[in-house]
Amino acid sequence: MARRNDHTREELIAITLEQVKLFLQDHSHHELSLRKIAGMIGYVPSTLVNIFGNYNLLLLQVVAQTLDELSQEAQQQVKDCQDPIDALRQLALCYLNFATQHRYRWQLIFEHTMNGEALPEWQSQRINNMTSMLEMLIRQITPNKSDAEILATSRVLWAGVHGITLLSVDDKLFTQNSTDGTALIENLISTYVYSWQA
Amino acid sequence: MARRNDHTREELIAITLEQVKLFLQDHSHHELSLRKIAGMIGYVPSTLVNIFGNYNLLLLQVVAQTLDELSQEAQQQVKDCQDPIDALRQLALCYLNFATQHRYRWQLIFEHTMNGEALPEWQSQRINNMTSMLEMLIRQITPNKSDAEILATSRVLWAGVHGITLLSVDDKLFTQNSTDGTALIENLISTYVYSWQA
DNA sequence: ACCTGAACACCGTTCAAGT
DNA sequence: ACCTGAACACCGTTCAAGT
Repeated sequence: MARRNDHTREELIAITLEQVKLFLQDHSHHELSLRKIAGMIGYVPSTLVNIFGNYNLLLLQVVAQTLDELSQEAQQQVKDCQDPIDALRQLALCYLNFATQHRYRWQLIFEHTMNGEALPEWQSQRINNMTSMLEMLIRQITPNKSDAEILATSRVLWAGVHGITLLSVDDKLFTQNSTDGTALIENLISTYVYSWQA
Repeated sequence: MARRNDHTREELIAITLEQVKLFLQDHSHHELSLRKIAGMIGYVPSTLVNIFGNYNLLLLQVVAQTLDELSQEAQQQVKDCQDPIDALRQLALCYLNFATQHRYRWQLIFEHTMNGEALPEWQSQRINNMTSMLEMLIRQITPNKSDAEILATSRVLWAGVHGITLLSVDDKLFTQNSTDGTALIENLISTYVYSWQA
């Protein structure tokens, strides 16, 4: 077959990511493959390898886009709040809602592994941006705490919210009674806020 | 090749699970395959399919064994404690330690999916046994709380411990500074215990 | 009846051959 | 120089053919 010049390299990247995003609205990434993606956009697998390096890096781009979306929504939520405690609550709920709405894309973030390769710098940066938002809020709420205390607390809260979201999205360890994630997050945040105010 | 009668069906199951367990001491389940397992034990892939049904169910057996081990260690820890608050702390730390020590087997528990097939009854049972331990302890500590409150709290605590363990085992979202999981768990439990005592 | 070799329909990656 | 068809080394599952 002759070379295809229907799309530029940049267009191909956009088309591919858009198509994967669409697919992940209804299907798990476990059902996806490089060959299927290639078929979906009317190209050949080696073209995608040419553009993205390998399948892993293609998926990493999808993860990056997802993190950007989540980050943007989170910043929006926090900006609209006067009270930092409100902001904390909204941030946590935003996380849960995003995961609920984009279930398979959210799962991909955590199930995607680099298979031994190092995580690129631009990805680490993206992650640090998200965690620092949380630290900033906690610092505002409890200005007397040390940096170490704030770091520890922010991680516990994040781990808690993440854990609750995990349960909520694919209630793996709770077969009986479906859990209301929102109530659990309220429980977690309230308990911490209470301990700060005492 | 002629039929092999070197091992009975039961022996084959034991040999297989033992071999996988050994492999997962040093390698992720992503590096594993049905064909590799077959090779490791000197049999052919279709033999394993014959015995376990399919690859998914083989892995589920490994998960089941892992849950049993964890459950046993947890019960041991709780039994040795007089104070239910101590027991709660020990239970959480036991979970973290188990995951740290059996990293890849623990990851398999949560990354293993049934791919649409229903989770067998014997597996759900195993899971309910674990969560009820936690609920029992919380009921002992806060006897005045309603069943619904106890259920909610136990799930938040479990989600928190699970989330912290996740971070600790493959610090996915925290690239800078490695976290001390033990300290984070102390933080979580202490905060909740404090809120109960007030 | 029980077990398995060979075939099947996939997979990601490579690279020589074409334009 | 750029792109890709075909080949490669895998994968889990099936089932006819052997014992």
